[in-house]
Amino acid sequence: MRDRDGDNGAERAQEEAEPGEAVELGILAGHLGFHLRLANDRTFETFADLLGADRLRPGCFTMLILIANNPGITQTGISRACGRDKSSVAKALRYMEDEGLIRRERVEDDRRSSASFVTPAGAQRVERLQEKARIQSARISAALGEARVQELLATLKALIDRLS
Amino acid sequence: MRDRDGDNGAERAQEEAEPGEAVELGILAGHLGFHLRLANDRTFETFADLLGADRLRPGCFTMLILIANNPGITQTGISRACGRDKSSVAKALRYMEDEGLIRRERVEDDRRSSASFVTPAGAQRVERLQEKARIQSARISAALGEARVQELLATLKALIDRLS
DNA sequence: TATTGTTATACTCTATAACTATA
DNA sequence: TATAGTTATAGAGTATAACAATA
Repeated sequence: MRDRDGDNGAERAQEEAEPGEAVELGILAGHLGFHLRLANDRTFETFADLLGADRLRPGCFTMLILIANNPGITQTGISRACGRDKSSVAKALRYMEDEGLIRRERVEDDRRSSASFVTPAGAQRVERLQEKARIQSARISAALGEARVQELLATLKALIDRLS
Repeated sequence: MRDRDGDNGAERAQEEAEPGEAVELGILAGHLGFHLRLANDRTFETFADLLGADRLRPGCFTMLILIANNPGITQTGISRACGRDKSSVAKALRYMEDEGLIRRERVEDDRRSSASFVTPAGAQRVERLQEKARIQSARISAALGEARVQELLATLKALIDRLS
């Protein structure tokens, strides 16, 4: 069923694939990208629900945590770490600046660069986000078991590193 | 330029995080969502490069394979299987119909529903897509090892099933 | 009343390209 | 010339809501 099955589920489904019936995934069953997207969607949704009012626009969560952990990080540094274009970073940072979560300063040594820092309000938000992230982690561990979660993380990191 | 200096980290970053330095990920290092997104981005990009001229709009790849494997599947069925709203499905199907990859027929038993089928041109495209998907799988297996890929797939499926 | 599919619309995230100011 | 950041713009991808046809 792995290959060239353009018509192997055919006769059965030729009439009609009814709701509730098992759908034949074909090559998708072994296609990593398909499952990565579904898993990504699912974890994103459940985390967004958990965050509730603390929710930030998606890219912002990552960027805010990065700034909290790397005070003075430049926008180019953020761009590299989160895999988004500098223009996307600029837009997200301006939003967080307007929200009072971060502040930016020109770097003295190189006045082209700007350094980002969390404000006290931003630090409080980071605290709450991290607490919610711990809850999310606990849920995932409950679903998969801690060992499997660690294995999953390690495998994803290897994939990110090695896939060119 | 792209190497890391090795030491630095938090105390170093307290002043300023310079480009090229290792970035402190903090809680992101163990945050599954962060790594899922990066892995998803990476596999998507490499697969898109591989597809080249055969590339379809992202949602369409999944939907076309589903239709090939489930001839006559309804739009609601596709919607459920790929986790997208029926309006998104309708838009994607119209696009693929315009491209000559699929055709749609009203279902006789329930004239509200429409059944989708791949055209001969669609079937050819599916063949090429599946061939490229096999190449992508081989690359991923080369990067991680076949056993680890299977383990990863199984874990992602478990996560999708169990995370509420 | 409920469901299937369509359409109009809007929103979010993102990148490209052109720009400035520094280096 | 090259780099950091900004801005305007465009484009994917998606969902919401109102709708028509059908059940």
